[in-house]
Amino acid sequence: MIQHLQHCDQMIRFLHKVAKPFTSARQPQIHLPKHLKPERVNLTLKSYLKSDPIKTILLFSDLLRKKVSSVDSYSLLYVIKACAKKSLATEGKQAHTLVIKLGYEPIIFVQTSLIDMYAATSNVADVHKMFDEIPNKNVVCWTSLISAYVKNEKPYRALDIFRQMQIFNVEPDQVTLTVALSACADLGALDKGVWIHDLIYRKPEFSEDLSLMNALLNMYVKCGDIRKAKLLFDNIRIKDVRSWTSMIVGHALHGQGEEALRLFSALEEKNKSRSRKGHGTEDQILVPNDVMFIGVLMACSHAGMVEEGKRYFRTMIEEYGIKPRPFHFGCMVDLLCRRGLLKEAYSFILAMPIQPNAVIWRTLLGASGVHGNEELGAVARSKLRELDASLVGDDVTLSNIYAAKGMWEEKVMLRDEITQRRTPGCSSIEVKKLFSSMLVERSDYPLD
DNA sequence: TTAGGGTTAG
Repeated sequence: MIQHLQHCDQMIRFLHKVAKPFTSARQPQIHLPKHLKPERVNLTLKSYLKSDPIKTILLFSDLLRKKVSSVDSYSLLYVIKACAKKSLATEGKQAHTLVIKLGYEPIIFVQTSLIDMYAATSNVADVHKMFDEIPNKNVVCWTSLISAYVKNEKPYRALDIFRQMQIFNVEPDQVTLTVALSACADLGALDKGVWIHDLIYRKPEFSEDLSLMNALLNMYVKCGDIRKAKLLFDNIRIKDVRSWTSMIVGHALHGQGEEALRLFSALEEKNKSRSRKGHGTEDQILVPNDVMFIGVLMACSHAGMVEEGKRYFRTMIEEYGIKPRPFHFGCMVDLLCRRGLLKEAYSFILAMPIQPNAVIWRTLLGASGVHGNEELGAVARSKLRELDASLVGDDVTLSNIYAAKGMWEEKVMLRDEITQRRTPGCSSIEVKKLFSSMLVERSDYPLD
């Protein structure tokens, strides 16, 4: 029934053209040095950590097998960091066991790295165990713990730890505030974010920290204060790609798509003039990256600019050599769906060089509801069931599409099916504790 | 030589 959708649109042809190099990438062979001078061991482990963390781990186990005596706490530290970078839970645990065996446990650098490793492998229980075992916790230990909760999508807990840290009279530094602002952004906790902004304001040297300024900018964007965000953005003297990205995303999220694209063009213009003039340290070319293009595509999507979106998608690949990720494909599907171009969106999904994920199918399902296309709605829902049969929410969406179209027989059949499959639900209410305007339904929010 | 940081479709 949907053969007629397989029309050869220009965009689809483009996707077919670019798909090949993305799907045929081959893994390079890993070569390790056969002999290493003892004084080169840690230097080599450290350099691999930057270029290919897996090689750090492989070289380390090779050294252990050969019983190389120059392996020490520094070597293990690099291995722990490599495990964190690649989210390797088993290897991380093995490294921790070696730390205990070799007696490196009291070293605070090793302890904080272990916190970070457990955070990166989503093992929050062991994060806290590690933290509790440190006798003299400094600001880095506290920040690692806060960061662990932010990384594991528990921003409320992160802010709670941030508060506890101050009760224990540990002074937060720039890194702590950066992480705490990230938690505020995730929660939409503007009042707490403004409070942190005040702390930054009182320490002029903090305003020189670009990571911190970017975190502050992102907090204002996510908490909906776009005016403050723009004011801050204009006041950041030397911006980087992340500053520009946050601001572009900010405009896009607040229905100011054209402003977002104007900002992107301004960056491209600045880059052109910088390359003409030559550039010093303060005037570097800021090459747009994959995340910035997500902001640009979001802006097109929110402003309904389909042709511009397609053009930017091509520019990203052809001019900037960026390989599109699921996020980019998702933005393109969203762009087409919002304008009601459902058939084109479906053809686009089928032509994608990667497997469409649940978000992409759900975008099509949602748009099918908005634009009353029960046929594509049913296709999207069946794809979603293939991905996760336990969820009934998508069936409810489709049943509502049937109801809106007056297709009562189909609706009743689907509802009966849902009743047989569904598991009991539960709901919760929140009693405000920390924020006066917090509208959250979060797993880390205390229910006691 | 050693620890903790910011941008990402619905």
